[in-house]
Amino acid sequence: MQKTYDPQGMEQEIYQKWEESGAFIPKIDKTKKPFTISMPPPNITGELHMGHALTYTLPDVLIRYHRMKGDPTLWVPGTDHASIATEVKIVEQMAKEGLTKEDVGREAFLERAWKWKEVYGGRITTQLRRLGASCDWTRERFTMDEGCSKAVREVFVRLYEQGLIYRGDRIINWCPDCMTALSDAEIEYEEQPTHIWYIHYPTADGGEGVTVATTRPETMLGDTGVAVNPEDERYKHLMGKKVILPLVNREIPVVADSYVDMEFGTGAVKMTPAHDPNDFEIAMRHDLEILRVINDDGTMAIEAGEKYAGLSMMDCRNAVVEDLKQGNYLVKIEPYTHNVGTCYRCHTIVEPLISEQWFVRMHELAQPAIEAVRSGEIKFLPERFSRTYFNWMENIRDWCISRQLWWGHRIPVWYCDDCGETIVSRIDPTICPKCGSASIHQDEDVLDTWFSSALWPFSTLGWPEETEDYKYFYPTNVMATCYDIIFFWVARMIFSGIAYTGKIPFDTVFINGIVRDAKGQKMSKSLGNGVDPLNVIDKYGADALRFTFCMGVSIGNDIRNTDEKVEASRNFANKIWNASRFVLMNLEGKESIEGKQFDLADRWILSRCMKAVDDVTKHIDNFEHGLAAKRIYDFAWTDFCDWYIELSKADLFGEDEERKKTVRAVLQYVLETLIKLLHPFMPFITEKLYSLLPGNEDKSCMLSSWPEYNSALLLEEDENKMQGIMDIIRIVRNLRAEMNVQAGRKARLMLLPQQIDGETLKGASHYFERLANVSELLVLDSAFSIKEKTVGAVSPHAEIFMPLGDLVDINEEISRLNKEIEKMHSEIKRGESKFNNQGFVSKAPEQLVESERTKLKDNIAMLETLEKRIASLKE
RNA sequence: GGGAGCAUAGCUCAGCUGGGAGAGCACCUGCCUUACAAGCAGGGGGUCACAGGUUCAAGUCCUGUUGCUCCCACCA
Repeated sequence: MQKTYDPQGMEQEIYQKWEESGAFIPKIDKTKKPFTISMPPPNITGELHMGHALTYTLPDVLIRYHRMKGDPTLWVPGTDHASIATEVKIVEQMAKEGLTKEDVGREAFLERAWKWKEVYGGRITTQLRRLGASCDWTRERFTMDEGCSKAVREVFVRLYEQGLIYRGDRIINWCPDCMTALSDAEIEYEEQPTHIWYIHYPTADGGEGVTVATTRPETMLGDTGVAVNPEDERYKHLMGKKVILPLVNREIPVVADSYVDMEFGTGAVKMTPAHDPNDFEIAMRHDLEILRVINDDGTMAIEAGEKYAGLSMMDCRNAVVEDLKQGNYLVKIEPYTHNVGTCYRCHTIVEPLISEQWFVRMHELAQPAIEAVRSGEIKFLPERFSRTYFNWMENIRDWCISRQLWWGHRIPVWYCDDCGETIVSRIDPTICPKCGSASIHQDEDVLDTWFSSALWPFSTLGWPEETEDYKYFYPTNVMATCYDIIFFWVARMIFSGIAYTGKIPFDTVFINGIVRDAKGQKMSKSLGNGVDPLNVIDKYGADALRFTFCMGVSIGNDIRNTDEKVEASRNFANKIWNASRFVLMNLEGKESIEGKQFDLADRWILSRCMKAVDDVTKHIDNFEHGLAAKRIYDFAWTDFCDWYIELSKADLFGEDEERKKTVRAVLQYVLETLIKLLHPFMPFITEKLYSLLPGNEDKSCMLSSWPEYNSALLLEEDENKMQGIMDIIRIVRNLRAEMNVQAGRKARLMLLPQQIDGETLKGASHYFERLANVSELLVLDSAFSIKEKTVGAVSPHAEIFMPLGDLVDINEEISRLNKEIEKMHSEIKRGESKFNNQGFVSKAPEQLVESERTKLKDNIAMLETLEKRIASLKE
């Protein structure tokens, strides 16, 4: 074995072996309850980033844990076609060749897209393998594969038949760059500094008119009214009258609507129903004309007037403002900060406009989805995210699902060119079922990419077919994902699952945070602060990265990534590696702990080990990866390495063959247990080390069984005794350090038994010799028998004396003891204050009161001892 | 405007249902002690943001204040 752990040399090989052996494929056993997770499918647009690495590490821990527990465990992987995101990328790629979508046409474009999918979809799944994700690749799916497409089609037709999908002219968010409609969820608001313009609209009869305020003066060309609050005395005389729209000279009505806030601006709002959602609502109520003045590409339409048609919005704004100034209509301009909606993919400012699109009626679908979470059938972890969910679901608006894109699920709707019939069908029609015409054409649009993602937990298992997988593995158990897609994805999976399968798609939503950089900033392309997880894996190993993500995280919270953290995890891996190396070097074949005579240290570590098993199991059951990882780390490093391995050397390098055998058995047992506990977090190194243990040749840790909690090994009393011995060792080490005893120099130790009996202390002499550099241990009957100069200390377990010869400086020892006395005084004071408190004795739990009483008693006794020692030194 | 989170050692963060403040990194001292210097032993360092309250007992529960972060809404 190498002296230093080298992840590069083994990780990929191990993963390949797992995959080839079919280790990730669950064995369906109808007598057992399966454990299933569907993997959030990464987009085929890009590379694995740190967020992915976190999002996939956490569920892999759960998956590996359940697999070891013996549950038929399935993690379904796959990729997402990511309609708009991928299309943007392909358009960019084509632009480099000087081509546009229109140049190549739909068919050739889709061919390119499928090629893209092959390359980049494959790349990201390779990267997932590097991370160690133990998903079943034989069940890998793609949102646009045949089965998923079938599910999409089924859902669309079903919803249409139920009247829950409709087509209509509504105000939608339009990205002038991507040239498609977007759903509300796809808009990101950004605060931008701008101005607010006050424009005067005169009355037709030459009266004073009204002044409106706007952040978008160019939209005035599409104004079809002015709204004021019905209570507003200032404008009472204008209500129902008409004003003249400047530049256009159109007469537009003044309507009264309570939506208008009298306090804001001038209390009069210009109405541009075609380009503002609120104006649209008001226009509907007052029957205002709807006039679209902006084209799909963001330029001004001919309806804006010949002078402005074809101008970009900004150019038009400048022109309009200039013209208003000229005509004396511009009252004033004030600086203003405004939230503008941008496209979540390209961050172009979106244009609200009227357009004919397909929508899903959300209200009915949302109700059972809300109920499922409210009733606790589906749990959010952490719970607070259910509030976010309710807030969105309860205020949900109809979902615009059509996109003017090519890459995606084409809307399964045909129109008859002859009779105008709309045909929505599960199978492609060839003629119009109404008039028999063969002249029909399919809707040009594709569906929102989230439409297919919403079906992921069941479409990947075969739905709408009643497949074996679907029947056995659905509903799934856990949905592990980042909080940033609760709206996009989680909410939609929940209502979809309930609506189409009649079952909740999963019972637990396990939310993780995002990965930030060392400064706490979000990692992003524009900031250039992203870290490539593959680089980290190359440098430190996948185990180290995974462990860092687990250990450094509490449920739902963001995590800061730093090299130092990963390095610490790598060091831990190395520690495990070397501990194993030590154990392996000292083993002689497989040795079982059955029927062995344990001594105190053995019983201690076995007991500690059982507690670790118990705690780690509970923590994973509670999705507390952070606590579980920390627990393993502490047990492995402190209890096992720093103490037990060191203690074991006393026997391993000794003469007693029986003791050697026993210690070897214990070392092997504890190490194997530890390796198993660690496996879900650090799968590679544990797989390697497990196979090196005697008796495990060719066996897989991944497929081994989760450590069993054996309460017979839990020995509280022995644990405490050993802990006492360890305390004494620590005190001796501390004494030596404070007295500047040379590291290599051995010294004699004398112990006067207190709570630990003399026999036990004597039995531990080899531990004192080895760990406290003691040359000889003398257990005393009384302190009077000491004839030489010693330094000393007290503990509840035993009184400690060390004859250090020349090193003992009486004055120094006295001042040291005085410091101890000071400490003891404050301890006693703390204890006494508890008992001075009437309420404590009467109201605190009896057990606590009792232990405080004992502590106080011990402390008082130790104080006396210390004082006596000083007195005797002064003699 | 509504909602959420965070505030604990120089830094990054743990701290479960209230019962003597923890880890890693950094720092100081001493060690290549036959698993590991990616290591070992010892050590210093915190009025747990602030102010109230509940309680025998508050980092932990409640109320308020301040600061930072995020999400939703989108008053032109």
